[in-house]
Amino acid sequence: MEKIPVLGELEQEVLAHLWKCREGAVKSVHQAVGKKRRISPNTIHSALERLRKKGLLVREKVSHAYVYRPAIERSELLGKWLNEMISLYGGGKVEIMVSAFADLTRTIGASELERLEAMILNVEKDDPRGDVS
Amino acid sequence: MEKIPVLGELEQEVLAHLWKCREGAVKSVHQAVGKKRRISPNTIHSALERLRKKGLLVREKVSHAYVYRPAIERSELLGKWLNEMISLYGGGKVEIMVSAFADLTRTIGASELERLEAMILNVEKDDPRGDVS
DNA sequence: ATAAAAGTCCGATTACCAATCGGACTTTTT
DNA sequence: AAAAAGTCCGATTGGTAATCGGACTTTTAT
Repeated sequence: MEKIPVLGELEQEVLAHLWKCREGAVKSVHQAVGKKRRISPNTIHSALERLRKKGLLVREKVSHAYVYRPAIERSELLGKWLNEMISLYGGGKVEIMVSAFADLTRTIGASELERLEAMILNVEKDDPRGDVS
Repeated sequence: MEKIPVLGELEQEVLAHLWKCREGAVKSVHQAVGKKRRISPNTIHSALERLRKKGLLVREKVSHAYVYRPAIERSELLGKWLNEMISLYGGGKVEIMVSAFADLTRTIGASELERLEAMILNVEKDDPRGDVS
């Protein structure tokens, strides 16, 4: 299991932006998340490159500029984090998860939790594990 | 929602130890997690104090030595982390969780997942939120 | 084709914080 | 009242995120 990198504040925001917009160049990302912070485009570039080195982004040259896009899905990264967190702080015990979810109820609401649970059932039956990488 | 602190390697191990043993002084924690690393008791002390400043431990003077114990339950912290991760990386969408759980299947195994799902059902019905603190 | 503009890359710099220890200080124990 | 055990307080080291300036490269406009 590969090590999951810790992300800084700016990195988080940049990654979130790209998950939302699917892709972006230094310029557009700077417009979206850099402007309000009053930082230079170079700072955005650095964050993008750091994310790329961490394997979370890929880029592609379009005309003269690079376009960055997420290398992995939100859900994939979230899943990895869940794994890590559970083994680290849950001691690998599934029981711990339950209490955590109890806590979660407050946030997402009981009805949402119900939906979640229904979906989990589906995943179990279905498990469309199609990534033959 | 308070900020959840990031923990270093040693801090993680120390906290995990205290969750397991319920409490410990510098000396005992050093025995348990410090010895194998060949670090001085002082290093353990620093980690304990850092954890205390982060609000994860409390201490109490017993005779002349301090005894540290977790300030919050494993499950509570894990729950908070889940919340944070979901809002940060899941965009608040419950659907994202499902895919994350799909990933989880690989780790905990389908049968464990089944147990988990059963427990979630229980929590929903029951929700024995007895912590009247 | 060549100058200006736009974009990219490569270090510094700053800032923060975990991990580590040495030494001073305090309290117990004998 | 020594000696031992424990605690506290910096100082140091090491890693890394955030930030920028300046050099370099590629486009674009004339």
